[in-house]
Amino acid sequence: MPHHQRADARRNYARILAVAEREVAAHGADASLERIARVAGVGSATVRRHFPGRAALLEAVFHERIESLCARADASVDAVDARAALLDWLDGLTEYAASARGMAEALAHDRLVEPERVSACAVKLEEAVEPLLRRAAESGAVAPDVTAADLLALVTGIALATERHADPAAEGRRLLELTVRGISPVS
Amino acid sequence: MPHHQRADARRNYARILAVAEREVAAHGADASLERIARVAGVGSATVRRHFPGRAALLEAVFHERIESLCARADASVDAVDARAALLDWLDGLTEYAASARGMAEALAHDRLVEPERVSACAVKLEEAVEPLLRRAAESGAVAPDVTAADLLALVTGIALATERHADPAAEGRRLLELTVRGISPVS
DNA sequence: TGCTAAACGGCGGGGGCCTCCGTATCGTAC
DNA sequence: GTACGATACGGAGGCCCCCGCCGTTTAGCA
Repeated sequence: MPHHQRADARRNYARILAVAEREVAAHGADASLERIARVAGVGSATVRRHFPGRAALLEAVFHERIESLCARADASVDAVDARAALLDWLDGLTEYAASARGMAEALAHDRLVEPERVSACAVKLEEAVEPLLRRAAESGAVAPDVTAADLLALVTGIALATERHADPAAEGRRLLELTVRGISPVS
Repeated sequence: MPHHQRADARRNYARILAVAEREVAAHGADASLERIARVAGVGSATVRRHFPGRAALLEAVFHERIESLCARADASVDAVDARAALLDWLDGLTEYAASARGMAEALAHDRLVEPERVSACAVKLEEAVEPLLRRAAESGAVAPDVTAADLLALVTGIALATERHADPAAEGRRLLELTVRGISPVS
């Protein structure tokens, strides 16, 4: 009794994921699952079988990039300049979120509707920044009451607000910089 | 030849708008136009006749509140403390955006896809903050390169990122405060 | 009261999401 | 090589939504 995944299933999974990446890049987070199925040459039920719910699909689509961002965070956790490390990472996240249509929605969605899922992108990212944030806070560069969730929320918000902008990356960078230094930082 | 709006049209307009307010409050910016029509007891074509496109409906729904916010801005343009006036207004906007489901999406939408429309909510709000911002900048409380569009974008982003949060208003306030004082304000 | 233009709303097309279920295919055991 | 069981597939149908068309009703003026 084979309890392994069948070969054709794996093939279809890969095909669907590949198509989904293109499709999400082109049409954002609300790309048509139906269309993805058609382009991939499978029935719509098969898409749903492999990815139960749009969130699951998006999660898979962004998975590699998310991992890469987490790895970057891990790598710079011992940097000499804790503040620079944190800001660099936030910059990277913002840039990626701006370049990858749909990711911001995906993050916002699972941050807010299912914050318990361990595999959720947002949770992973939060856990990844957390050490950077803590070190920055210890060095006094960041106020102690700022949480990782706050940072994720702010970046997500910036990405959402700039998503359909002419040049999302530039605008995102600009707004992030503004957020970092503060609109009106005098106490 | 009567080129005035007919009485029944005006009645229907009002009915639809009233229903739309409830419906948007309950289901957010992507409330079903079809459903609104059904509840209002009119054909779906009538809804679309009065409000061509979802954006138009949302605009109408939020119109009064937007006006009220603009009025508040006008009223405090001569306040002694320019910084406090600006921040107060931003606070008010954030609070309202958090309390009114759908408004953030609406703002983000017409800020980004049709920034030319004069009647668009976002444009009005931008024009309303502009004087407050200028005065705050002159007083040195805000860096001179900050634009009204930046502020709108940030608040919109915060609202979007907190919209489905458990307590959007509290979270929004928190994030706004963080944005005002800066994540890491050291130069 | 009659007439015209304005407004209405039902209807059908197109599309998306979801579920069910009969069928094809894979992998294995013989 | 074949036969069998589990696994995966995909088409069909239901439901909802958005949109545009167009025949019909109705308000408002003469």
